[in-house]
Amino acid sequence: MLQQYDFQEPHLVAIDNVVFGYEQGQLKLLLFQRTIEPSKGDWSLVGGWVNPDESVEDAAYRVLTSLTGLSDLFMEQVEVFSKPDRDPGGRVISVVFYALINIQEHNHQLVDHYGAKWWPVNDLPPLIFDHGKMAEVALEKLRMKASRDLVGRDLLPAEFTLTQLRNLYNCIFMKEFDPGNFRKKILSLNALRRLDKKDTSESKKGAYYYTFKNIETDQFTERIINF
Amino acid sequence: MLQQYDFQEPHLVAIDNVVFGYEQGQLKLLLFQRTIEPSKGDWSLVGGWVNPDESVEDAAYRVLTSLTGLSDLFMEQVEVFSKPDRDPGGRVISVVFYALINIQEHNHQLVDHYGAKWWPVNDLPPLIFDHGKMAEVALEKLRMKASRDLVGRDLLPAEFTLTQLRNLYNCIFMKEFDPGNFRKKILSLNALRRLDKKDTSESKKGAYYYTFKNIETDQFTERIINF
DNA sequence: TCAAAAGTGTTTTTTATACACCCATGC
DNA sequence: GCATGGGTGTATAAAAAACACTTTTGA
Repeated sequence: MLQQYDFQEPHLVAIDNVVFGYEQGQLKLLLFQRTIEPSKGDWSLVGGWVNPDESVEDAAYRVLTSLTGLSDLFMEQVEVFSKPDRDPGGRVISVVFYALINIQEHNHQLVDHYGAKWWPVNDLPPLIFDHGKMAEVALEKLRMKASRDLVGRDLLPAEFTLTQLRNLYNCIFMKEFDPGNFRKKILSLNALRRLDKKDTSESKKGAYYYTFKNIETDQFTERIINF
Repeated sequence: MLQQYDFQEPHLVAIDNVVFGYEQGQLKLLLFQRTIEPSKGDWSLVGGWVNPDESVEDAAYRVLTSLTGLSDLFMEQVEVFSKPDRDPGGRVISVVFYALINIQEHNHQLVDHYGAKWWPVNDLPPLIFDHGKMAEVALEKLRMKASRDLVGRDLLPAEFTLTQLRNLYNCIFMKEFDPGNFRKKILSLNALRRLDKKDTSESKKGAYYYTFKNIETDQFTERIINF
């Protein structure tokens, strides 16, 4: 079926990144404000073009590392958005990715320089084109991921408390997990190491800090969260 | 970020369909044999180009309906494959879909005319390019789907037995489900209607035929199969 | 009559959920 | 001393898994 390469109409192909971060107990998205019409003032995801010599993964990674100054980002493909009229500026096929990044560790100057801003996922501004839908589908995908693997390594500081991790999961699934049951479930996965330090900023008693074990134990075959 | 549309290098964009069918108790894939070098004799998925005025979904649907003579196909996006060197014939970005079709109902003459053939998923011939990986990922996606919704409406005949449905699930998950437990689980979903007819071809006693209820009860919020 | 699939029921195990209760400590 | 989040334990409910057993009938 795939013949006559030369006579085919080529397409503009872009990537859009749904960039998740976690800050002040909130799950957030990194957005850019549009400075030109149409949709001036509306916000957009972190996008870019796909070059001829790179895969869409490469493109998504390139765009995001150059923006945040981070390497070793966790990214995953979400879906292709390709309605012919989705972008008023022309026919552009966009491959959407989501990324999990540590807000504390990324390059704030760089992000500020581009006029980007972090927005709480449950209080997003109007987004251009189909970017709202993209963010929605990406969050669904993140839920899938978090229900099978323990996410947090890329979102939380290296040392975190179980309450912080639970709050992250609360945000992702938009529900309150029972503190005792969550603790039992997570610790039973044997993927965290308890440190001999305590965080006393959130409670009088203080909560133990944990880290992810170095081994790739965040890949589980069984489900960890039902939803 | 998405500026200067005019100066961007466009890409050839194709779709590839991983077409699942179910026949003689086996989960099968519809494949084409390549008649030209390179990789002559190897088999490929059902692919096609994306036209300027259509979405990738439209393209995938168009290619598959024109091949099988069927409409109302169930299709779902799998993933984009875009390594620059994935296709020796040139730089082609391919969006993969999987489809579930009823082998009995499709147009055999049409499929035969194109030299297509159904292959058991666990005994596939060598596939061209990255099509083997595509099939693999598509099966994973189908498992995801089948673990949340009751698949079978598009794969089985309109009237089927619970043993047939169980065997389909056995094929998809490549494990043996317990007959009693599977029956209980499926019937508890309340998505099937038992007919007053029996299929006596597979057993002496005969098994009741079932149909899917007309209402869209094959969308469940909870999980039906754990894996 | 007996092998084999269909169908039902029961037991056991596992997992999830709800929630009681003690701990530590800054205020 | 008490309110607050941290942490542990327990009782209950629900779900999954294992499996016993009965039915039916063609060969």
